[in-house]
Amino acid sequence: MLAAHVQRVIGEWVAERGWEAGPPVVIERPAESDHGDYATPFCLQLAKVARMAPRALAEEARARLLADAEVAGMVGEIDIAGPGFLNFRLRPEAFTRSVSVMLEQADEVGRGAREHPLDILLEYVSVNPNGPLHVGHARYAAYGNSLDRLLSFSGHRVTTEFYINDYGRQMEMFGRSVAARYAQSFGLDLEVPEEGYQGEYVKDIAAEVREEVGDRWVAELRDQGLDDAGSPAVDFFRVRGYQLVLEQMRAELERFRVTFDRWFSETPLHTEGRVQAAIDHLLETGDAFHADEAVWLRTTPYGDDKDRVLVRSNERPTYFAADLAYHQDKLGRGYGHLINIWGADHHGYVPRMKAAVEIMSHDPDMLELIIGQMVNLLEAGESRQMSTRRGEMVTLGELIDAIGVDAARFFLVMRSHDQTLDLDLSLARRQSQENPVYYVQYAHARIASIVRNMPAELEPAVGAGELFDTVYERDLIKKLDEFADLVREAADRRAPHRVAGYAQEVAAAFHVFYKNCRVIGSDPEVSAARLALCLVTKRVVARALDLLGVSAPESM
RNA sequence: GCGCCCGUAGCUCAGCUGGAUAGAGCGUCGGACUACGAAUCCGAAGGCCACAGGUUCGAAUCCUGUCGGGCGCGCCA
Repeated sequence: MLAAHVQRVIGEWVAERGWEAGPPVVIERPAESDHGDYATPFCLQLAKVARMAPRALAEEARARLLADAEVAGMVGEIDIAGPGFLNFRLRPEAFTRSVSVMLEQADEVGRGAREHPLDILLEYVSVNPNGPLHVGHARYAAYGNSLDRLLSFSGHRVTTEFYINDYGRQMEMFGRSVAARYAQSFGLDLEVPEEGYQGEYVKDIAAEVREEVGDRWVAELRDQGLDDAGSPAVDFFRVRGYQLVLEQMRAELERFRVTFDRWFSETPLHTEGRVQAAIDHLLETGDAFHADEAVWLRTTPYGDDKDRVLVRSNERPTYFAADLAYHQDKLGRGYGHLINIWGADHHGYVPRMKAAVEIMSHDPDMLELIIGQMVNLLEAGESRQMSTRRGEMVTLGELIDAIGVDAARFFLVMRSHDQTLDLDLSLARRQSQENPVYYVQYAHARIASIVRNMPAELEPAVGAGELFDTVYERDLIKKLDEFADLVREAADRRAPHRVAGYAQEVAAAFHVFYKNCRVIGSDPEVSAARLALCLVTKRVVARALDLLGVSAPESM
């Protein structure tokens, strides 16, 4: 709140003096309490463009700021320190006013309002439906879902989508694998293909299909075998198999509190001729061309290393061609911005996809690709590789069973998505009691308990004047005041892990406050004010946890 | 070889797009419950921010190089 006014005054001042607009005015909270409640190094930065000594600038800035009614209403004094920092000390009334405002905002504290909200399509997880989701996918699910919540709460409009890669060679392999396990359950001597899916879960799927259809496909599989990928039998097991996998994925993601507005299947893009149509169009515009009996997309003018094949010389379209048609579909739906979250193993694919969308949209910034780093699965400190094909993995379900949804989500999202993450399941299980999520949830439960114990006649209210006179109350209020800025910044930087860090800071500030300040049984006016502070804290904690998909319990 | 991500306390990681004496959790050591929940709080120890240059009033942060790790570099998905 203060920051906005300071920025306005500084902005007017800079414009009036005719200086080139310098860097943005950052208001920070100094670590050292001697440096005031808030501080800005702005005058040091302005010194370059203004060609003046920082301290002289600071003198002028201080005079301007104190002359402004809004700023002077909140700030008692402004010190000039060190090489030219401005240090602000708030008036005592600023704290009561702040709590009063937040109390009135109720559950909307921190919600952003954008001048230019974007219609964003957020695509994430998007895997081949040929096996269970593992902890690597879980990370992208947790990250993507938190980003969804965060972008929405910060003022954008977000639609989420899961692209189902249910077409192509991997899925044929999967179909043959399920068919083989089915045949084996009837004593037939058919092997899962070498390149196929060896995991135990395939047997479970085959058994489920057997429940449904009995021996209907046994004769055909005995006569035809598995070699013909397009045979009705293999096709049946591919489709029925992936439907079952997909149902399980959906259920598991829902349990993980991750839902999508739309599940978009790849197959119709091929069967309805839309991949072909997209390619034809690009050939017409000259963005695609024939060479070496293949069709290529000219991506090099857009920063790619080489042009990319859309149709192979055997006339089958590539995965890239389908992705192109899919993104054309997205563009046709009128979103202002597209975000895809991909795993680090796909980052080599980024330049061509960016190029493709730029070709179709004529906007290089239309598509934003977020690359999430991998989860490093450890066992007793040793690295272990995961493989869907070999069936070697720790699944999302196992992770949830081991440590619970709250701990799992918090753990997966509290670190930057840009950082590889070590996960030792046995360690995680042992340490789940130490998961910082409980620290945050405990703060929420503690407040709930205070509210329960509060005498019925006491209402949360903040009167005027100096009600919050301890450093514990003031530190907590300042922390709560940061929430709106934090939401915006975390959203803009696609960084939900900041919310996790912030939630811990609020919880810490509350626990210290709680230790040092009585809520119940103080002077009635103080009690009412502290109760109000507690309520605001509770709402902010609950909201921060909600942005991470974590529950905020009333007791624990 | 080339590209992307990364290297910060014993361990796991933050560090707000360049600011004041680099932070948190866990672990270790030592304290605090006869009033609102001790899943908490207070204190201590622990650092050449991989290394070397550069940019400037100022660098963990930006640039270059070196070393080390992960992931990519298909007419696979």
